[in-house]
Order: sequence, then C-alpha cells, then structure tokens
Amino acid sequence: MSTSSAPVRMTRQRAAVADALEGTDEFRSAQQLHETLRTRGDAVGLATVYRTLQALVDGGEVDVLRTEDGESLYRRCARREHHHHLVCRRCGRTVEIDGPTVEAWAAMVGAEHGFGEIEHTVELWGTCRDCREA
Amino acid sequence: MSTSSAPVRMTRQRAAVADALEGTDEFRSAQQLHETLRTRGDAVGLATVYRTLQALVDGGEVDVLRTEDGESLYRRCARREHHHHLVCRRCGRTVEIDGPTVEAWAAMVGAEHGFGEIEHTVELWGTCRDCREA
DNA sequence: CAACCGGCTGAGAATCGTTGTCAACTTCAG
DNA sequence: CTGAAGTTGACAACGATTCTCAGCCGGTTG
Repeated sequence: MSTSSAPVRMTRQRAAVADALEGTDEFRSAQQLHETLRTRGDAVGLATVYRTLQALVDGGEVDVLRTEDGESLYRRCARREHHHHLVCRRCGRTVEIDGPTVEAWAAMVGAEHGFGEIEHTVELWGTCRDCREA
Repeated sequence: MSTSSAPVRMTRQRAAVADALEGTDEFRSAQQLHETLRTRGDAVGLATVYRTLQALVDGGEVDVLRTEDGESLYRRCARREHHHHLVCRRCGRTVEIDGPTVEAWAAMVGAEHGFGEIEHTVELWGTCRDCREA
C-alpha cells in the first residue's frame, strides 16, 4: 500500500516562490510576492503563487496570518515549532516570539468552559522603529 | 467649534439590527443577521446591516472578530472594557474572558523590540460541549 | 534518447464577503 | 407641517482568493 499522495514535482515556479520567501523575513502577501517575482524576471502566474503558498502552509514550511482587512500574509519562519509574531503593520517586519504560558492558559480556559479542540490566535501588531521615524 | 459629527437618527432598520444582536450572545455574521431579520419580518437591506454593524463597532457597542476564512462576526458583549473570547467554531456560542496579563505582556514584548502602538489579537476557538455531542 | 503519464501552469472566469453609488425616502428640528 | 439632511436599498463595483481546463513539462520507463 501507499499513502497515495501524489508525487511532488520541483518546478521553476515553485522554486521561485520558495526563493522569494527565503529572501525576506517579513510577512508578505501573495500579491506582493507575485509582483516581486514578476519584477525580478521569473514571472509566475498569480494562481500558482497562491497554490504554492497554500501547499507550503499545509506542509508547515510557511506561516500565515491575516491582516485586519482580511488579506493573508506569508512568511518563512525560522522555527517550525508553534510560536507567535510581533509584526510591523507598516512594513511587515517581524519578530518571532513565544508565549510560554499562552498554550497552557488557552487549554485551561477552554476546558474550564467545556470547550474542546482549543486553538488560539495570538498575534501582536505594532509599528517598528524605522517606520515610525520615516 | 464643533465635532461636526452628523446627528444620528434612530430608524426602524437600526433598531432592528440592534435588537437582533440583543437577542443572542453568539457571534453572528452580517449575512446571518440579515437573514434572521428577513425571516423575522423586519427586512433590512444587506448594505444597511453592514453599515449599522460598522457604526456599532466604531462606537464600541459591538465586538468584531474574523473567522479563519475571513468572514467578520459580530456580537454585543456584556462588558465594554477590553477582553477576549472563547468562541465555538461550530455555533458561535461565546464566553468572554480576560487575560489579565496579556496586555502587559504585549506592551512589554513590543517595547523590547522597539515597536510602538502595540495592538494584540488574542482569541480562542474551540467546540462547545453541545456541538461536540451533536 | 524518445515516448508517455500525470502532475503543473496560467489566463481568465467565477466566488464571495463587503463596500460604493445614487435616487427615493424618512426623521426630526423649527 | 415643511424642508434640509441623514438614511435606505437594489445593484454595481471591488478585491482577494479559488476554480477551470486546455496546453505544458518533469521524470520515469523502455
């Protein structure tokens, strides 16, 4: 038997998207990445950018989070373990942080109220020094 | 001088939306509320539902949060002070919670990295007992 | 090295929640 | 009661994301 998972192919497009993510430590939107690639010369269809990002997210390679106005931002994070982010709402610059106590707290509060399958969203937004001075 | 803010009028539609929110303690989407009102008999245009909800949010009368797939959910909360939520992802049932230490922690982490104007998002999602048993 | 199978791509259409438009309408001060 | 101005609602417009599907190409096989 097999896991019947389709073999994943390495294509120019996938390499390009992955590379664009490697190139920055800021959270970027799919559209920004698409634009970056187009400018850089290795154009990739927008749909493909979205598909690739989704795949990377599913594989835990990339983190996503949503802006206040619903746009998804992607970032290749250093640590694969669960963590949170302090993101500059202006430029996307990001600092990875972990809330050692948050997980436990969330699980406890959930159980306390009879809720199961608890998940939590903890993100910090701010304006980084450079953006404030600009 | 004046704040030049336009006088706010009480209309059937606004009363209806406000009432629909009073009627439940669950987070509901604009579309759900619109449907509820239509079924109940006092139909209100969808655009008006959105406008009214936005106004209530701006006035701090109502809380908003976004689903994982980007939909906005609204709820008339008991306390006006800052707090967080434990929401059933299935039915919207909600428990208000406060993270006494979260605020301080967020501000500290922000300052520590040179970020200003810190805001934080802390929401818990789970499945309530009733929905799990159903 | 060439043929092939099936995953992959991309341009454009389709979704979907939400916001903008604007003529008709309603609230409420005077 | 009247008029000025805030409101409403049907519908168009938007913007991010997903779907379609015919053509393309990675990689394995013979």
